[in-house]
Amino acid sequence: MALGPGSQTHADVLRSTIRGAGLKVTAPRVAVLDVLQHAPHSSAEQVFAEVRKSLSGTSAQAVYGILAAFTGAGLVRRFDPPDSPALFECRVGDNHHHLACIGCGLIQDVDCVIREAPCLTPSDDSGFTIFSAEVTFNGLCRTCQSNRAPQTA
Amino acid sequence: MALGPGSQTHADVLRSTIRGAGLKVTAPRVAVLDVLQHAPHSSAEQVFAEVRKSLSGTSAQAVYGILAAFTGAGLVRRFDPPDSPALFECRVGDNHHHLACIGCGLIQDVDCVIREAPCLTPSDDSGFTIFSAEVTFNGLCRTCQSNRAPQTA
DNA sequence: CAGTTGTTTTGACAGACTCAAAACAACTGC
DNA sequence: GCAGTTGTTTTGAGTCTGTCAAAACAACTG
Repeated sequence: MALGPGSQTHADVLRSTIRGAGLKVTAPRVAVLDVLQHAPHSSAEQVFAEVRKSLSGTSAQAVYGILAAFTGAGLVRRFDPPDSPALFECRVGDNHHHLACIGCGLIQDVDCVIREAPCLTPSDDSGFTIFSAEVTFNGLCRTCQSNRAPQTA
Repeated sequence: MALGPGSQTHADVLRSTIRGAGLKVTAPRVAVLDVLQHAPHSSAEQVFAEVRKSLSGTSAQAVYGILAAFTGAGLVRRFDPPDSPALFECRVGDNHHHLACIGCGLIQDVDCVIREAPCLTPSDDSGFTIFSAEVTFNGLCRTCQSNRAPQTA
């Protein structure tokens, strides 16, 4: 890839994404965003471990702070599956949902059939102003199904 | 209320509910189920505090164990809102969803318009066998809206 | 009423996350 | 470029939620 003077590296894109959200651009922030793009559904600790591979001086608290800042700025989405620490991903604003495997904890994205706002309009909002909806399907993934199927005793 | 020999007290109903789920009936279990019926969306600690009012000898670990047993038996439903410990409720199997207030943490039940399985059928289940769906709407409750509205600066 | 089985207590412990203050780095204007 | 301001990161301690294991105990069976 010949990168001419006008072209942007991947890191440049990350930087402008961060700045575009009104946040200062720092090395750990770029690293966190990069990790999240390559490994969605990561826990804070997983992000931390990945970031340390390139930026060994980064602290765990920095990662928590960055994830909180990104979540607040709408750059990443956080969700709390049962029996798991909070997970983070940067697919945001496209209204997709999650399949969670009860057996192995695998998380998979699913697009909603109704593209816009699925059950985003509850029958009775009780005066709430809804900002976002989190839809999580609990089930068993293909692998866990075959592992458990034999136990039909 | 004249309770004749054939009638059931509330405690009797609780006991047969527990036994019906294949679990042994014990005082702390009855108490936990009772608390959950009167105060849905309770955290483990809230349940523990309530239970101790009537059964002062009960331990926190017992409550955790009971909640886990009830959840496994399908008697109660557990869900994990962001920025909050896990909550428990005994409305189960009626496919209702939750409104969560970002401001004050208030949780409110909502019935789904589509009565059976709302987004319970994702567009692509990726080979998963779906057991249940958790739908959480994040927003601001009426009270928090009026508290924040003035800050239009 | 005794035996078996499962529950609860007790106490230690681990994981996820937060708080506060000092050291530090990014963006502003000069 | 360079200093100043503002916000970020580090460091270190600490909190909260929830887990594990073994012994004491209570509920259901016959």
